[in-house]
Amino acid sequence: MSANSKQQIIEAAGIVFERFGFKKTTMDDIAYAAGKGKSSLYYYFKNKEEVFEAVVAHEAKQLVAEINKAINASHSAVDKLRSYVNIRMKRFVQRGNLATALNDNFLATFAFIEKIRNNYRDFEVEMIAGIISHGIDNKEFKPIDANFAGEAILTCMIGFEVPLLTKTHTTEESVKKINNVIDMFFYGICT
Amino acid sequence: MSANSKQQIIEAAGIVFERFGFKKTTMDDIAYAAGKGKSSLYYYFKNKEEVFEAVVAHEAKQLVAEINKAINASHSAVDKLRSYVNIRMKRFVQRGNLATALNDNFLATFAFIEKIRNNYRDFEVEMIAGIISHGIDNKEFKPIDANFAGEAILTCMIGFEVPLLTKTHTTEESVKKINNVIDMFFYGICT
DNA sequence: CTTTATTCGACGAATTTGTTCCAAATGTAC
DNA sequence: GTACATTTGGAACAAATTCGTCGAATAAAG
Repeated sequence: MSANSKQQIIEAAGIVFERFGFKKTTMDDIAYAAGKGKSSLYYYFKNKEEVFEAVVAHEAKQLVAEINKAINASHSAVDKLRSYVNIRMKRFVQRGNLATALNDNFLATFAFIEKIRNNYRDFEVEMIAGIISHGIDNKEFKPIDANFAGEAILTCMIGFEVPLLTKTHTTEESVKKINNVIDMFFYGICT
Repeated sequence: MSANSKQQIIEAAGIVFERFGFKKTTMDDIAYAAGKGKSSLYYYFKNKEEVFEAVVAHEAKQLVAEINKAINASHSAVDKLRSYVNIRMKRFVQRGNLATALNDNFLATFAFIEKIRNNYRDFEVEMIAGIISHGIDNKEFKPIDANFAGEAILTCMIGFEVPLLTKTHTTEESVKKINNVIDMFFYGICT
């Protein structure tokens, strides 16, 4: 099981999925993009859904790495949280399969997408809650329930995704609006 | 036969074709985008290919209108030719179904695409040749064979499409390079 | 050479898709 | 209202596409 070939397939699949979406992408498309025969894919993956999950996991990993880097670069919890929101929303507007999987109504019926969606949501709440906890230890934030606040902020971000997708706003406008909401959170949270 | 409904279908189909390409677009996709039942499409069009032809014809018409407007706004043949090339290439990089139909290898095998391609090529040669003829009458250009020169310039533009699609250049860079080539034509043509 | 890892062509079964047919709905003129 | 033409979409079906499997071919490793 060459990790090389597997990664090659995942990256090729990522490009094709991003272009055509899950349903319209065929295993042949992926195989052709990866420069392999179709049946070779089944040596590495059980089925199409598993390929998609791997692609999403790979993108999520990249996103997490990017976010962690930005978080570690900021010292205050306020800056960490701001970095988190900015990177997350920026990545969201330029789509990618993770964002698509989390939103596309076309995929909404698939059970395996529900799994991804829920897993990732829990993970995000943990990330945000972690930052908030740090801010509480720091005395930057009041001693609120970090998990509850994390859920609130995430829900708020998700609420912003819909107008982002309808494209009535530009990316910059949206980022500005989101930061305004974040500021409101801060003024309510900061000591 | 409501021209309204037909136009509505053509515009909806244009969006879907542009996103997914000819093959991956289903009649259901088009019908859904147009807010109609699938079989209603067959009241207005014989089959999927005819819908696509109508979309391309519609886009070509728009492109021609845009080009004519720009050509009429310029007085010298030099400016007319420059406008023509600029608009054509700008439209090409932002794609659309006409550009896709003229280039997508995936469609290359279809006979009906060959028809569109050839028809439109002849039309473009005529357009360019017309401008050159005007320039010859104007004494802006030497008394060369307008049709032959038109073919040469078109072929030159088509040669530029490939690097445009590989995206190693930005649009602006490409326009600059193309204008350089046009200048070379002028210096060889102008009296 | 033997064994293990990897690739691919060919195939069957299940699904999707293009297209047709016909009845229902809608509009239009009397 | 009736009579008529226009427009729509549900159901059905054949053809094409697609997923996933199997076994054989090829390459790599020991």
